[in-house]
Amino acid sequence: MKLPLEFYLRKNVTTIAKDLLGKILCTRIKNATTSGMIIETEAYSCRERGSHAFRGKTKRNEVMYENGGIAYVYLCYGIHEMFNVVTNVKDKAEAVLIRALSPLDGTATMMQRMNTDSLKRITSGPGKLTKALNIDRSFNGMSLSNNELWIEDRGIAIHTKDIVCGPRIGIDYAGEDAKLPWRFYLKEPKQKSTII
DNA sequence: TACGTGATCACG
DNA sequence: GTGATCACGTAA
Repeated sequence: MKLPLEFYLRKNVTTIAKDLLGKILCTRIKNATTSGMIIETEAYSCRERGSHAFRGKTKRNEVMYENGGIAYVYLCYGIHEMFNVVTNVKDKAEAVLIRALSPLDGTATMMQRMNTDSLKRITSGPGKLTKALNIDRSFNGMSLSNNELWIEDRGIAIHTKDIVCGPRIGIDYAGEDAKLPWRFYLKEPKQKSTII
C-alpha cells in the first residue's frame, strides 16, 4: 500500500528519515517496474547548513518549499542524479535523501540499466539507485503517489535498535552542522533477515 | 587517492 | 558573465 500524504507532511524530518527505512521505493517506466527497500537515508532541513535550502529559495531547491510528498531531484557533481523526498508542509523546506536500496522487483532491468551482473552494485549509493530505477530530473516536483513513482509499505517492521545513525556524507562545508547524526541506515545482519 | 563532469549560485 | 564549488562513482 502506498504511503499516505500524512506520512510526508509530518514536521520532524529526522523521524520521517527513520520511518522511511524498510519502505519500498518503486518506479514504473514503460511497463517496467523496478523497486528496492530503502536501507539508508539522510535528513536535511533549511535550519542547518547542510541543506540546499539553508540560504533560502532558489530555482533548484524551490520544490523543497512545497507541501511534502513530492520528489526533489537534482544533478550532483555534473554526473549523478540525486533523489530526495520532500517533507513537512508548504514553506517548511525539509527533505530526506535516499542513499541506498536493497533491490526487490525488476532486478534484471536494473542490472541492465547499470550494465553490471552484480546485484550488490546496482542500488548501493544515491547516484546509482536513481540510474537503476531510471529516476532523473524530469521527476523533480513529481507526486510520490502516482503510477510512475511512489513509495509503499509492505509491512516490513524495523526496530529502533536495528537503526544506526551517524553524521551525513560529503557535507564537510557545513561546519558544525556536518556533525549532526542525521544519517540513518540498517544494521547489516538484520537487513538480510528482513528481506523475505 | 585522483579526477571526471556540468549545473548552480554568489559574486560583480 | 565568471569561477569555485558540489548531498558521487570509478578506477587504480
